[in-house]
Amino acid sequence: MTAPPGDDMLSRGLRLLTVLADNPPGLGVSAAARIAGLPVSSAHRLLGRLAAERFVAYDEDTRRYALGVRVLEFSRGFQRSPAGYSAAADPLRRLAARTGLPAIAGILDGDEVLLVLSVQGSQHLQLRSAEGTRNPWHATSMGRALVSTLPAPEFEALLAGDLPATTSRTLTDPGALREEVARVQTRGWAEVDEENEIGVRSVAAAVPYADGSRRPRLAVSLGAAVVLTSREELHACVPALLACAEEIASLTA
Amino acid sequence: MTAPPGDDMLSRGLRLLTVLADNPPGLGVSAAARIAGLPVSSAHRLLGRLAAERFVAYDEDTRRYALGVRVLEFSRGFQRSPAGYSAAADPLRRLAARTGLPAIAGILDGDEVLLVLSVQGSQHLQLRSAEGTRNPWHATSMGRALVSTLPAPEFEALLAGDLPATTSRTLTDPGALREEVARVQTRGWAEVDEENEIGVRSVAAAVPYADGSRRPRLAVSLGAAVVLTSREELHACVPALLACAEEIASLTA
DNA sequence: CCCCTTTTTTCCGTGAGATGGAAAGTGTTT
DNA sequence: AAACACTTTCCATCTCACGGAAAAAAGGGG
Repeated sequence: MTAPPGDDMLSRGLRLLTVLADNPPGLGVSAAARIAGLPVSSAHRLLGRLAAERFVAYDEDTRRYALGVRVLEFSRGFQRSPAGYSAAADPLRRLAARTGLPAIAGILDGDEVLLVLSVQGSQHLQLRSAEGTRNPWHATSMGRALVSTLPAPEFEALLAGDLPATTSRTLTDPGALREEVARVQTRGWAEVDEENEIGVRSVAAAVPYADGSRRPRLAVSLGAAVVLTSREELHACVPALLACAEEIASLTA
Repeated sequence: MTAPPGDDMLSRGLRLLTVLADNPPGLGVSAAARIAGLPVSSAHRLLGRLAAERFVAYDEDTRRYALGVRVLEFSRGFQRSPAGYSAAADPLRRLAARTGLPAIAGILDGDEVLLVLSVQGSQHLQLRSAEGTRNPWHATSMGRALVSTLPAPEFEALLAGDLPATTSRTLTDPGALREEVARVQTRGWAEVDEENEIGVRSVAAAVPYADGSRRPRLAVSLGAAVVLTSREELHACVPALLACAEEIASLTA
């Protein structure tokens, strides 16, 4: 009777995987079904198949499901996919070593910035920035650096979209954002000060690709804890940041 | 007519994803179908759905498929799944900083060692060791450290299995391996010298968990290029390695 | 200890939709 | 131009996914 309209077995299975990915530890069948919006019996069947192929791990004692080891195969494959974000890994590592700050790289995915590479700095401060993390474009320095390279209509579309405030300092006014991005465009790098996360400031630059490159545009960023690094100190790292972006561009040419 | 026996839409879709993960850059429909062992029209349909949900990326111009950004969600979720391999990240980072060598952590998955965490050393040498990589247990130090903690029957089953030689120096004789693992058991750490990859030697130790812990057992390892680090120098790092393993055990207790 | 609730697991009749061969469309090579 | 390889669309067949329901199992009080 009730049908799956544009919602087949494959989508449902993948939906369950994302549910398991987003909800910390181990979920039971019914909990997973509830969150994924599926009938319990369907979720049970799907989870069983996923477990048989070890994309999910099933704990027989607790009867809970979690992501399985095989999902790692995917992320490994992803790193070397579009001409390799891996090419950016070495320059990024050098940048982190030179500045002592955590360095990350990300791409624009819809209206979010997706973190695709991350290397921790030498300071004991560890920012929680795992690969796969998403943040709204307008609250991050990478996001602003990336949108500053976008054609006007696409940029305006983003401005017209949802602009949630993640902290009390987040810029959410379209006009102010437009101005800020214009500044980024002329200056060549972007900055954010506790607008995405209290206690964290960062600078970022987009990697300049040769014209016509249809490769998803990458941005590199340096982060710092406000208590350890002043704006001036962070700004002093900008030349190194830009050099890193240039280096990546030359490698992936 | 021809039916999918135990091979449903979900398995096929995931198979395509792994095919895309394992075969470097961009695959066309027919290439992917060939490798995955699917009819072209089925592969076409499945890839289309995967692309619609952005688990695969489709390049309209080249008509090639690659893994999409959403697969990163999975690996991110995996890191914090079984009580968190992420807890091991900090000790591992310290180990790498202290020794200047790349430090990695892995688990035993079937007869392979799966690399789940990796931090690069400070030397400019970069071992190619990405998370998600698999290696045969008997050719790696982590593998030997891990099997040394296994109950005898499970260990014997592994010994009876396939023992491929990945280099000319790989130990493949079951008797010799049994002896070697016995040595690992008494000594508390394992060693491998160009048996998995020419030019690389490594030491490893299993993380000692409290008895009864059903958590997949983790091993930590230090790798080095033979041209840069002698066996003696690497052995000198073993105390730090063992301390790191202890630290992880205490954190995840 | 038993009853009650919640969750997990099994079962099965129905029909939506997955399937794959074939043909059309597209671009590249000989 | 023709031959080839690949991508994309189409469609008639019949499989296998679907989910409600019931059974089984696991907790949770009192």
